[in-house]
Amino acid sequence: MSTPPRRVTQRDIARMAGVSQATVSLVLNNRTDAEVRIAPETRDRVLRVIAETGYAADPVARRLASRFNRIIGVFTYEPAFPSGSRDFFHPFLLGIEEYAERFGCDLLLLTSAPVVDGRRRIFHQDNRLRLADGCILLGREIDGAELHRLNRDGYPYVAVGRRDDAGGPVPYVGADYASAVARLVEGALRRGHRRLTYVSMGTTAESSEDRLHGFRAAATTAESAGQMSALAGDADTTIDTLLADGTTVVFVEDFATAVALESAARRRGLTVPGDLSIVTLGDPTVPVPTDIAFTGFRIPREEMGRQSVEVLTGVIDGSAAGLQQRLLACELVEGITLGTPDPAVDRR
Amino acid sequence: MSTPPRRVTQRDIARMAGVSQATVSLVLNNRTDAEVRIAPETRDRVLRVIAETGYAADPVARRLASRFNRIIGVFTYEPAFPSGSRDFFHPFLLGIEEYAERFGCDLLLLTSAPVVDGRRRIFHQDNRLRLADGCILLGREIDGAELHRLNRDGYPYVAVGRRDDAGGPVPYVGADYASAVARLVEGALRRGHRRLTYVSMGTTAESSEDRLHGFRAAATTAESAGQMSALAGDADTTIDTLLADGTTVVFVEDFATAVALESAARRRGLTVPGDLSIVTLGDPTVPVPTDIAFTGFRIPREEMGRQSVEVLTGVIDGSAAGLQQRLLACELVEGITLGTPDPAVDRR
DNA sequence: CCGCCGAGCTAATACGTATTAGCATCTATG
DNA sequence: CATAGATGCTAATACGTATTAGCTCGGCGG
Repeated sequence: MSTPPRRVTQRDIARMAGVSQATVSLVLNNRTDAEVRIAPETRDRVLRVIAETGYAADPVARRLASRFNRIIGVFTYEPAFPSGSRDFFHPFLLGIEEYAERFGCDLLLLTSAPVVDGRRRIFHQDNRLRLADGCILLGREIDGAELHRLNRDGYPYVAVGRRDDAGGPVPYVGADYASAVARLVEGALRRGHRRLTYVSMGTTAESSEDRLHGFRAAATTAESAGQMSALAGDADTTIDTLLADGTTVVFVEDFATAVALESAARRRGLTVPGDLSIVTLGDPTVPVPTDIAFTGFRIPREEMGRQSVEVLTGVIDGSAAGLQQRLLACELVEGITLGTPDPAVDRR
Repeated sequence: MSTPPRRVTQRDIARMAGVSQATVSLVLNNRTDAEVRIAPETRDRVLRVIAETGYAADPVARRLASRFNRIIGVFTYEPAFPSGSRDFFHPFLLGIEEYAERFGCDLLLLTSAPVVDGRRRIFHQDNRLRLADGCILLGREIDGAELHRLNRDGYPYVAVGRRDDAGGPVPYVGADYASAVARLVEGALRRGHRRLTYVSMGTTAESSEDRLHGFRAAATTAESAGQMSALAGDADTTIDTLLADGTTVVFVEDFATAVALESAARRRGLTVPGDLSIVTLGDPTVPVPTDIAFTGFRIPREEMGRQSVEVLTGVIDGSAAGLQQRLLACELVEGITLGTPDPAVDRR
């Protein structure tokens, strides 16, 4: 209790081993360059003292002297440990932690970011970004200005989810929504659907755009391929609109919306997929209770988390090993909500 | 891409504002001591430059110069982001994150700790403990030697769960198992039970000891209060033993064991709690599917997480504000597995 | 005119590591 | 024997901040 016993430093080790601090550092870092040579016996002596004292380098000083930390920052736009157990971001974090451990990295959760203008901000008065060698960004929408600044500062980072350029290419690990949606559309066309409608969330996030692009690209041979926003009205209004224009299959961006549409349709006495097929375009982002096995796709979230660690380490050491922009394939889910349109009914 | 643009430092700010680096530091830290005085206009000038440049202090240098970091380390003996969603440690982390955010602290998950002798080790060749101002220790069993070393080094930490002294008192936030178990025992006695048995897990962890102490202390007026280990045999063997010595109520340390005993009893044609009352002494540590509402208690895990942050910040700034050893009360759970012993049957 | 004081700032240093230029010492070579 | 080169190490410095001793300048009392 009396004297807070000073920490063992390289200087202490040096004194004990009868060498200089520099030598200790050289031994520790296993420098075997032609430039710097240490006699094997000296090396052993130093190592022995290190072992005896249980010395471990101060990671702070190490980092200040411009070496790496083996720490990966994780910036989340929401709490990292959610209450809702079936949370959307959880699998990402699971994958991140798995690979961080594999790479021998610790994880710094930047949870202190204050909320400004309704959004958490990466950059604030005393952000702790620089403690980490680099940072993984997790959130549905990421502020373009902040990405710009990260790029400008040359700070190593990777976004989970595809991002448009922001003053330079943005390293990311995303899901290939475009192709997943396209494949679902093709499946619907094969089953004979000709009048398709896309129900969006009305956001401009890249993830939304990609889905819509996939839809448009694949729906060219359809008789009609409209688009509407789920925010325009409630589920019943939406159903009205869909029926009015003869839609036989609807592609719904948001999972909760799909659930709402399905139950609204059933309340109307419609059958799914008999009268209306419903395809969802992603995993639930909020817990939604439903027993329906929707047709759609699965976002490889855990794998995205893992690969984001890989990409980040590449960005950090500048090796750029492997692409710094990766799109992972989504797995199609054969549900029961995509059927064959009823040929007897021309609902146009 | 060309030149990695050097970071803005206090020296840059100083140059722009026409003052010294020391002045910038003083302004930043709002030093208004009698010792150090800065003219208001100078202060404003510096602050203006800081605002213009968007400067933020380098947390690494800050920490090296022996200030605080506002970073809380979290050492977990298992992955912090578990696959099993109903994981035992999750609520602790939830509480920890909530209060860390409230205190403006970031969270450093020490996940890189290597496994030695079947246990993760806090201290290893390049542990990053010192990056954080202090650390929260999370795990059922914590190595006494490591606690000793933390105490010896004067490193601020707090354990989640009561711990015996280790070369000094160990700061902790634990659950008051002893009194929770005692209250359950008293409830059983009130209902007329006279022959009680405690089924332990055979570990020497403090949490196990506390439960057992609570049992022994409260069971003094019982006719018989035995103890056995769940590890001695399978559930059927255990039931045999219980029946043989006329036990009417069993207190089971481990939740999964309680589930196994209940189903074993039912397979025998016994009713619970008619023929045998079962009380559990804690939340499931591994996911166990069951529909039975067991009588027992609930560990205030989320609150323990929160308070561990509080205690740690107290330990860090030496204020010792509030007790550094806290035991939180558990909430009793009225289940359906504790009944009245059948007076018609003397099962002795 | 001297000494003193307070206000407002700066110079210097510490924190613990990594890196680099360069100093001895020794060996080989002409 | 002078010199060149290799070998093995150290002195010095940088990283960016916090802290402290002390400097300057002006005013004021004696």
